[in-house]
Amino acid sequence: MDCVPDRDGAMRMVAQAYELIKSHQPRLRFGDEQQLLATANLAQSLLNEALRALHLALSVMNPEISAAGGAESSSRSNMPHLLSPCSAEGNVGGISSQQRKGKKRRLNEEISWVILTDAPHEDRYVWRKYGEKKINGSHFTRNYFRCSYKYDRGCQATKQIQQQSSNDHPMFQVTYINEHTCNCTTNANKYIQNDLPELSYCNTDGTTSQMGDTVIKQEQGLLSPLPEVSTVFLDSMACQEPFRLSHHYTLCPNHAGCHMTSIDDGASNFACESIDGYKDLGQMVLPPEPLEDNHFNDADLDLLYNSLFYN
DNA sequence: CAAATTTGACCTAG
DNA sequence: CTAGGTCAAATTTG
Repeated sequence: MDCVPDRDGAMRMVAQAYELIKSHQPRLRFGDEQQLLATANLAQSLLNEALRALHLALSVMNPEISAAGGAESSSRSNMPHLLSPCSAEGNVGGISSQQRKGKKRRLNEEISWVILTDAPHEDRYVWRKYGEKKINGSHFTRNYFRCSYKYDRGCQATKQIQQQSSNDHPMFQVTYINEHTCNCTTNANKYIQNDLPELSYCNTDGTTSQMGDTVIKQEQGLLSPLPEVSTVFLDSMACQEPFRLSHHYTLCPNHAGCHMTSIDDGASNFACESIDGYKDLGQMVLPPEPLEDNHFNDADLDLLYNSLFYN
């Protein structure tokens, strides 16, 4: 099933990538080692956004690019997509039925997205483990987490972590289901690379833990697959509303430009092939609020932007 | 002792 | 019937 982008969607995507890069470019600084890593991550994220936006724009301008799929885009739909931070209707399905014990697995319509990461515990929310399951076809168990504020604040966000490999650098598939409605994010989402030393987790008791903690008792973290800058690859069946998260997406922050060959399939068929030579750079860097100044020499981007919007 | 985790049972879509 | 998502009692941890 091909995902043919519409013009409005492409325009908005380009605009969003444009604004994103424009606003965060000043943060691309190369100071100490920590700053360098953070900057590399941010740069990678921004580059991904730009590439995806441009690809989409090109697809609209020349539908053959999209239709053919092309060698470089593989046989699968790797049409990129932005996750929206504003899909508030995360709670699909009533809570009443969910109160029942052993509620059946989520519905297809539920909001979910998947990331492949080597740091599955690192996002900006506080999680409580509620289950573990041996999954058919996988050597590893799947762990189930819910938001720690599920009962306090009725937050329906959950996530599943499944290890994908057992080598020296194990990767984990993390599936996020439903968006947080608890407003329980830590300071981390305000984090910029300059603040690295101050990164901390926000524990349930209000205390904080430094980033260096090796043993993570809870699923606490600082770096999220933030929709605004995440490397998100759209599932081929989910191309409807460009800036809306309403189906299964694939988010792959640690593999710039990788192709997902399967989505949310219970991990057994999940694959990610890097096409750009990037190695895992660890976690993504969340951009803070936009800065006012802009150091971009962005004539080319302006040109593209204007041509898309004002022609 | 409260909070978090573990784990077997329960539930239900396919 | 099976697989997988969730519950909740038991256990562990801090």
